Amino acid sequence: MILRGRNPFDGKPQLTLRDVAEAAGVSEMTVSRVLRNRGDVSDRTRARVYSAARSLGYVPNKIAGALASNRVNLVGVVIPSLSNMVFPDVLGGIGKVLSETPLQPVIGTSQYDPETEEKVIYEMLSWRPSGLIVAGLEHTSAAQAMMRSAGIPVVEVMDVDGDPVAAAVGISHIRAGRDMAREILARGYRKIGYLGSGSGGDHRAQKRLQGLREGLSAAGVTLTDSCFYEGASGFGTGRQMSADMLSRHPDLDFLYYNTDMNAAGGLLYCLEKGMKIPEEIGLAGFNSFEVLDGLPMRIATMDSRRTEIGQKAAELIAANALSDEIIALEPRFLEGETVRRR
Amino acid sequence: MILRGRNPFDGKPQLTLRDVAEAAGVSEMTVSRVLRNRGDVSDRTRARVYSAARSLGYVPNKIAGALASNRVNLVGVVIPSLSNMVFPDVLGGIGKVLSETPLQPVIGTSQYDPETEEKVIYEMLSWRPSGLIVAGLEHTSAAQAMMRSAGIPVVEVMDVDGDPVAAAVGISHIRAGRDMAREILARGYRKIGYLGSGSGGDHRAQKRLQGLREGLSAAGVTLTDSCFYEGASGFGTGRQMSADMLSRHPDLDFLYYNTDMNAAGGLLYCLEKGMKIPEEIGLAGFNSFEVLDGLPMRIATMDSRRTEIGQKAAELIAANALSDEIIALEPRFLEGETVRRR
DNA sequence: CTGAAAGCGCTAACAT
DNA sequence: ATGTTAGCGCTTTCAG
Repeated sequence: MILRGRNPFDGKPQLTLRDVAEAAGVSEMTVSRVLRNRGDVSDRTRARVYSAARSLGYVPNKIAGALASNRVNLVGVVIPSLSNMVFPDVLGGIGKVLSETPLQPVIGTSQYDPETEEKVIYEMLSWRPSGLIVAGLEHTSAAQAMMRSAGIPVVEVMDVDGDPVAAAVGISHIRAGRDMAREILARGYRKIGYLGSGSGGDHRAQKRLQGLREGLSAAGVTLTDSCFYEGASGFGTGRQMSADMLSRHPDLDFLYYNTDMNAAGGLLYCLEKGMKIPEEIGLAGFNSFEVLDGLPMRIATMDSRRTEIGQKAAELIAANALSDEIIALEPRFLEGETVRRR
Repeated sequence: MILRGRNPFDGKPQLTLRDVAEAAGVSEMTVSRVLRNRGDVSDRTRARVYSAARSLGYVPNKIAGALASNRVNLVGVVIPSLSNMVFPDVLGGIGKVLSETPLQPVIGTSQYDPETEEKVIYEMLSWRPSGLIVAGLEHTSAAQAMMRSAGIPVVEVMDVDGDPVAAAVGISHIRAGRDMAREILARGYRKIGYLGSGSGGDHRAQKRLQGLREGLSAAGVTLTDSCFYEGASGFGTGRQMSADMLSRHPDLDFLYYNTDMNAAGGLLYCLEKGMKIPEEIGLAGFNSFEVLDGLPMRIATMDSRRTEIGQKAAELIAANALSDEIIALEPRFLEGETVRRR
């Protein structure tokens, strides 16, 4: 007889349907039906099964269930990081929609590294999820191939400037940059500095910068200065960058930041230096973070609509359509108090 | 013949080991060995298998593998929320340690609701993970029973004031409150207000408040006022609470917040009102958030050691010991600039 | 309404 | 170094 080796770490042998079936005096099949609320089972049997399952402390084995049914109620979500508040917000939108379905999100992070992302996507797909949501449009070609041939709904989120593998939900960051240029110019600012992230990994910030440049040059204006940081955004980063840039170019009349977090640091710096905001100098950020309501001034920003992006993406997955729809939400300018009124 | 019903949403039939085996002209078992780097396989065979697998675009089915091997390299992590930056930091610590093992974290959120938490734990356990990390010590008794009988390493994190199901890694929040009381009193403040979260769900903040009260009363001092909010922490919340409390008690000389986020709002408010910090009024928060470096003053706070907590918890899981060790890290007071120097 | 049989895709154990 | 066999725990299908 073959003795199956058990994992040496296994505590007790796993409780199976069979155990519950014996305890309740019915077949495994009946137990399975009761526990999944499938098919007709008499109330009496149902009650017996429930009480047997409960008193044994039975927890079904989803692994086995998934293998047998070829159905896995998981949705893979691959994002760069959890430290950047942008992504938890997207996850919030996804979770809200999925919580009304049998689907469950499973999160993986790529640390802004394409190779890591490829691995994470591979791991996710090897669990045969019901759908996949991936942040951004830039991936290794192997990752794109996997996404394309996964045979499940795939949605790329955050960005629509590029070539999605399948469906995409996001905003155009190029357009966000252009719109910001228009708002800045319309308010009479002309000497503009950009403060953003240096890592080529932040494609979306790069696109906003590109849009900004395009928008300015359409009006014959050139970006006066730009400055890039490595590492995390934050008040300290924003403060430092602002100080550096203003010492290089004391004549700047506008600072555009890649994110509100940095903009907040810049705002505090400028206020401390006694600069007149928004007359002397204007400031704007990106994302619209609620935690920051309560700064001395409301920062002009653009709503990146992350919660809605998460929701729409989850809806596409829940609809189980292998669509290649591209849903472009409009970035929304929020005037705040750090720019002159038009 | 039996035609197995496939999920109507299935695209193509799944690619199996058998397909790769045929393409490479070897047995399924050999393919399995190559793909898992197990056992001895000749270089020639290995190469053939790899190229077959790659050219077909084969992605192994972990569901089947897990069922057959009774091994699932997942670690369930259950936290209240991702919006509170505390938890992403813990996840960072967990991820860092697990990335050096074959284990992968899977995140679930409870939304600060014990019933939801119970469900999430149940779902997690039904995937038969290799370990479980749960935030906090307060759970439904059903959840505790599941954790106890899961037969896998279970670690409760963040808090050590209570009765863990098995292992625990965290700080004593009661002690954090007491230590803060001592620091406040040692600096000569006597009229102290507490500003915190009202939701009974935030057990750890409650414990800090309790510790604060104990620490004060040991010195014969009573908390002058306390105030609680519902909803999210943030600058606006901190500002509002501070304004309310100071209008009720203009004679307060210290404000202790449940989190640095709120403390930051309070700091900005007090500065705007022209109050002298730290002479006239002192401020302290909790957690030590790096993003906030760059505020006009560094807020006095206490390091909640979340990254280390995540790391230690992950180490316990990785060691695969069914231990009931309680690891209490020390909360560390960080003086900042919003309290008088001793 | 209930049960019996087959098998999901993979890996452990036992050959060779 | 490679192949063969049995079976993981569940669900699907078909038969009462």
